[in-house]
Amino acid sequence: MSEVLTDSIQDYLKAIFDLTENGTPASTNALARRLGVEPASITGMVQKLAASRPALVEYRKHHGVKLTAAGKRAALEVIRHHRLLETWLVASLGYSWDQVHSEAERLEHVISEDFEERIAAALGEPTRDPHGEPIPGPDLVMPSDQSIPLEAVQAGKKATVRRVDAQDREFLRRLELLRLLPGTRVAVVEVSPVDHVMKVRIGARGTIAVLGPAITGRVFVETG
Amino acid sequence: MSEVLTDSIQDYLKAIFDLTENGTPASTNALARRLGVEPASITGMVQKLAASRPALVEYRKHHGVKLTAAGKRAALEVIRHHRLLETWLVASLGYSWDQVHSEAERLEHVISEDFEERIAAALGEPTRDPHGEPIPGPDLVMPSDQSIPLEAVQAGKKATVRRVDAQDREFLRRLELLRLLPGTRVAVVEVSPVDHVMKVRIGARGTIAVLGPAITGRVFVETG
DNA sequence: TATCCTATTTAGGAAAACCTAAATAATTAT
DNA sequence: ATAATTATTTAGGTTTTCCTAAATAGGATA
Repeated sequence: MSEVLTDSIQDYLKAIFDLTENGTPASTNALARRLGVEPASITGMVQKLAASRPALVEYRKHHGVKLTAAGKRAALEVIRHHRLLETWLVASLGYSWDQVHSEAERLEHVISEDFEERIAAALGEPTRDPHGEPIPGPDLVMPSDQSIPLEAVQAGKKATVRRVDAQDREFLRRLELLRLLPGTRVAVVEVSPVDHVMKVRIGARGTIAVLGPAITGRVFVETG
Repeated sequence: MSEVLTDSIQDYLKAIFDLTENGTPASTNALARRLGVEPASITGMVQKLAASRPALVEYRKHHGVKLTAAGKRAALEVIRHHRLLETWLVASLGYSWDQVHSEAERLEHVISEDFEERIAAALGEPTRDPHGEPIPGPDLVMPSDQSIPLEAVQAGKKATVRRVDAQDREFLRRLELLRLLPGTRVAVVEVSPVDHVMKVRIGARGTIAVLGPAITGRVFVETG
């Protein structure tokens, strides 16, 4: 029962959670890129996490890593902190959605369970953060999300933006200018078969924008 | 220009600030007690802080340590964070005054200047925290505080509670029960010359309480 | 002043989380 | 299938902040 989840360990678990959502194990390199450290550091940490009791990850040399049940629980706890904090920074302190990520990134490791409960209650137990990402409940169950990348929507179909990739501020500011926000209705007017650039109507009868894969791959929608 | 103020360094600076408020340098032992580490660890850290450029402390072997101007500035910045956070946890999240210390203790190291400004503005640039401690302004100037320990007040005199020592929760809960809170009027009815126990009227025409030095030494008042 | 006790410092180490360089394994191309 | 390339691991360091045990300095006492 080591039970010491350092900030760094929490970051690793969160990153592994994200990279394994598609079901496949996360590679050393992908983790290194995500966490901004050298691959050698990943190997070391991952070996430690696999050796800890209870083990937080399952690891096979050269074959990547995935979370155990205990690791997943710990990851969801951090993700809950992060997304609640983002929601609350926007709702209570007037942050814009492109400013909250880095602040939440630091706060998530230090807030108490008491703090978590207080902001969750103050916000009315929200299930989505400002980027539309689902927030795990107090029971750590992740709300279901059926959204697919906008790029996977066929020409002629309509959809609603559900969530967007929140990693970088520049990207979020562009979405804001485009009015491509969670909740917005979109209609795919045309898809270029060559470079997969999309012509999309944004809003009920809003403007038409031409969007490349850098955007359509990171905006997730529900069709219908 | 090292300019890396780790959490630990910030804690040291804050502790040194507190222990040198009376003008005398802080001893290795006093710091060790305050920070909950061994005296040997203090020596090591203090040597490092004195050697850093710019030096954060002034240090003479066996004669204690005090802050340089740069060290004081850094300490005040952390104290501002801490006290703003305490004020804001009470005002916005419904914490009681005995719950805020440990939460603020962790948050103070990770909030951004932006966060600091936002809560200060939301609170209307407060100058006192929930324990009555002065909050350094945005310019890092500490509001003046003329308060003296209640134990120094003569029999027959009246005073107003200005601030209380906020270190331990048990103590704060007792003060709450006694209604001995910042802003409360008190009148010293009688002082036992032997053990210095005081008979004090708490509130305009409130109850009389008998208080030992464990309390009267940690409650600060302004007479008149 | 010589001794004793306490405060402080020195010396040597440990744990965490990173790094670089070199070695090895896996995958891809020829 | 072999060679070339890429991914991953191992080995050996570094930094930060703490520790314990042993040495020394300062101040108090007799």
